[in-house]
Amino acid sequence: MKYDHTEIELRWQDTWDKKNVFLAEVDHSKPKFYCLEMFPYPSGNMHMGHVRNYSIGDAMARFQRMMGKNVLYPMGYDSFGMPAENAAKKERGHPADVTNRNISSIMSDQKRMGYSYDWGRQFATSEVDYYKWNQSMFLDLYEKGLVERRSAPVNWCVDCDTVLANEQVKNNRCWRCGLEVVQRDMSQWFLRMTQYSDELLDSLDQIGFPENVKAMQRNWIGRSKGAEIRFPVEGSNHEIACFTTRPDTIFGVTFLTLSPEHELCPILCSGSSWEDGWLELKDECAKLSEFERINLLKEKKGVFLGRYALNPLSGERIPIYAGNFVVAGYGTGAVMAVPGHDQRDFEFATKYGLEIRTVLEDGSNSNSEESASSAFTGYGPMFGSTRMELDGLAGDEAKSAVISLLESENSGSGKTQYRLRDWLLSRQRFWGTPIPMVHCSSCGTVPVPKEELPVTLPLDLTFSEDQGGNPLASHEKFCSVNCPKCGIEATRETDTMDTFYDSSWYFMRFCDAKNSESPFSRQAVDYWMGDGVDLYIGGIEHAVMHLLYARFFTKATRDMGMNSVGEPFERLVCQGMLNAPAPYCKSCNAEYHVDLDGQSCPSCGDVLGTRSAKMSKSLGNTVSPVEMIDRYGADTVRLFILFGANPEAGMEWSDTAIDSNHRHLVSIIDAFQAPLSFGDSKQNIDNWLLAKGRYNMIRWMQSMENVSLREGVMISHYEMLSDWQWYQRRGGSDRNAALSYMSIWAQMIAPATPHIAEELWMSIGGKGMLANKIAKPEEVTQDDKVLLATETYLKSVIDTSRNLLTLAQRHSDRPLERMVIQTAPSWAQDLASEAVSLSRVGFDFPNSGLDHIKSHPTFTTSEDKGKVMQTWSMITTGAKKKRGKIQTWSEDEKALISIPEMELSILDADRHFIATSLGIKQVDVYEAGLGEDVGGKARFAMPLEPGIAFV
RNA sequence: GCAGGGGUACCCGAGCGGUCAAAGGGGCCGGACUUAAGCUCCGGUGGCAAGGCCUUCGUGGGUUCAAAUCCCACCCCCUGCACCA
Repeated sequence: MKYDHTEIELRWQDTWDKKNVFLAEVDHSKPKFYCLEMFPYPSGNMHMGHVRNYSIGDAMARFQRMMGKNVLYPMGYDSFGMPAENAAKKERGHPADVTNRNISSIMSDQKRMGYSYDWGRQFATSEVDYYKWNQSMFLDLYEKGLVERRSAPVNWCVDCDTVLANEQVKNNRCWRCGLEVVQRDMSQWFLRMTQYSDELLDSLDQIGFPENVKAMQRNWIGRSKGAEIRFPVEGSNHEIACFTTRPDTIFGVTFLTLSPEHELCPILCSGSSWEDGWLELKDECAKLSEFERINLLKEKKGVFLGRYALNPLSGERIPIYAGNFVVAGYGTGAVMAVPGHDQRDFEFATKYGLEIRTVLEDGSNSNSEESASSAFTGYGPMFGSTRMELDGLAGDEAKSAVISLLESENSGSGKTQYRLRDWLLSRQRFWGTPIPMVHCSSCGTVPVPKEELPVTLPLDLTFSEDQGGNPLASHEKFCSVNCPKCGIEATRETDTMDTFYDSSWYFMRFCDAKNSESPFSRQAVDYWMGDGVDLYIGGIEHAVMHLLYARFFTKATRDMGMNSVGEPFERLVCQGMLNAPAPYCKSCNAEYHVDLDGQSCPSCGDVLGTRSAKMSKSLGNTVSPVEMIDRYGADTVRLFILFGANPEAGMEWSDTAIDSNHRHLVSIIDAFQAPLSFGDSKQNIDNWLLAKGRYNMIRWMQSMENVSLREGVMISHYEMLSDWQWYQRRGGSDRNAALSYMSIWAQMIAPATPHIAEELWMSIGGKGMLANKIAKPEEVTQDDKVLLATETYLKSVIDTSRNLLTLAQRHSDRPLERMVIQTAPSWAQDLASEAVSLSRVGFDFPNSGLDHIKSHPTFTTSEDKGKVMQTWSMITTGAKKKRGKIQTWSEDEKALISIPEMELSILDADRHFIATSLGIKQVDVYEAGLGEDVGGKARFAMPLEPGIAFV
């Protein structure tokens, strides 16, 4: 068969499409499987990262379909967002046009890969039919009290001209453009995600996310339990509230530290000689955020504010400081400093000569040198407190005792603090969902009534690069509206929604994509997402943002009665990085663009080497999927991706490997041609072939089920071929057996390389299409096990012999021509077989084995009692460092041993094959003791390990 | 600093108490096929005096009759968070 991959692939894609084989319908008679990939932002062409993501998903979707599941496998586009807006500015067009162009490009690339999506459910989030539901659910959330408009200091990116959510700020920089963010006080829309902090954190334990993703989310939510303690300020009515996780160290407080931005700072020091110092510190901190804050903040700095507070439990008078290391936005922005038991406070106290007091016993016996340079931050019994009843308490017990004491004296309380903030939803950008609100001078902010939805983005706009701000704000027709409440002239809200809102529920829309009455029907979502999306595949970069928002949204809609799903994603697989070589300078530890390949380092002048680095435009080490599809076909690209590495592992692009994968596919095609010329010639090896096929398929199914795709593909595309080659080498040539093997094989290669699988399936006369065929799980019988063990045994005898032959040949001055194989004597075989039976009933060989053999007829009647005893112990308990054979034989080998004379008959039947494999003229096989003991090799003869001699 | 994941033969990578000198792939070497190269097939790929012995799974200790695998300490790499009280 000529392998014209383009012709074959396009033909099958067309057939699948015409027969609608991938359309999904609710069907309660089958178990469902929802396979989902993180839908792409349509930035242009499909890149290799997409190909990897979708090849994994498609293999799983196809596999689960074959396993008889009702599979939902949809695709759509996350098409709102800034890049389209920026591109529109460049070409003086409209983002809608840019977006539509990109969507059709990426969609056609996806179709060319042959992914089995239900295209009937496809949508893009920038379509009115989608985003009107964004608005409708926003109003529902508003109704439910989960939407809030409030003025707060927010992160502003000057370059992107918009506010950012907390999750979108990394290292104080904008996640998109990398520019340092600034704080601004603005009135903004928030979703009250913090209402769900505890559930978002606690239910992480129940879901199948990778550990690192769970860790990142836990870290992000950042729940810490402790207490809020109020310290009265001496000589004033003010109190300073401090959050601490260590109330048990309250008697070690020797000062308080406020963040320089803390509202009490000016109150405490204004007009005093300390005011200038505070102002200076505050200015310095504000300036610092404009450049490398992280590096410069290593040094702790603080100023005394000139006032004292009182320890609420001891009444002790303690100084109040402002310190640059106290974060205004966390807790109360004020810290009770315990230098004896907190490293940061220790450093601060050391620098400013403040008292360092120990109030917990350090049981670890650390030496005095260590304690001079660090605080003891562990737990230990309290001592020296002014409240005797607390002394001696440690850990949680101490914490709760202090908390109840504070509560009873009304100077503090137990408190749980979270790092998670509410989701800042509004963006000052055009290309997003308009927030359906109206600002009225007399009614305030008023929601747009549902029946007036959608609030549509105007299309009669052009964009240009010299334009700043949000063009919506200057679009008069859009802005002018009458107040829905009182009817007077009002203005529309011009902020749009964060695009992460769009992707927070798209997976529910996929369940019911054409619904025109509501975002989705409860029945459809409950059916497809009853226990979550069964498999969700995407990049680790969404570990916090998207995955947290989507979990929140699912819980919020559940509580609004829209579904009964608690967690959206039951199992998450994050595919690894796709790497390719890039020029690399070892001494500078820097990677460079491939243009510098073979040249010297631009900064130090050393000769550049290469190193594997993430495929990226900036390094230029990307590979174009379309080019590869043209050259090798979609099937080869898919095989390369799946065989190259397991989904979670990083993988390396390799030109030689994809080439070799392509040749491998050609070998499989060639293998399928062979049976066509076969006739009827039934032999023993045919049964082996069928048994091996069944055995492989079962292992394959297990691997695929676990999403161990590399392992699965190794079995379906590699082991199946080598087993086929072994069959032919062993002289197999039966048409029926071969076709039966091929029919299993074609099914196994279908999930990874579906086009060629269909073609091969058709070529062997298979009925219907593999795309909707249900694979029948096969059983491996006891007979199969013996057949499998037979060939393994034969292979091992040949391998050992080959090794022995080279050694023997070394000591011989003429070519060795004859091989003599002596199998273990029948009494030894019998003992082995008996030992196998005994081991199955848990016989105690170390203790009772000796008695057993001493009274055994084989031993009592034997001429050579020593030999019998030695054999028995080698079988049962082992000798020297080796364990008894009984413990090392596999189940298959045990099955083989239990059949009398089996070894002899296997070897005897295949004398000719052994001879050819070794290049020997003659092979003689007999039982040790029943023929001449050639070379004295009879003594090596053990069950499954015959004595072998060459002459 | 904290958290998560890693370090296995020339390279990639499986194994996670004994069946392990360690699957599979790539590369390399040899043989067969071929006029030849390529393709394909077969074999080899830690060392040696070879049915065995010795050395090896980041480094050093330990547990065990037995350790790549379990425990402890250390070193290195990746990823994320980071003065979070």
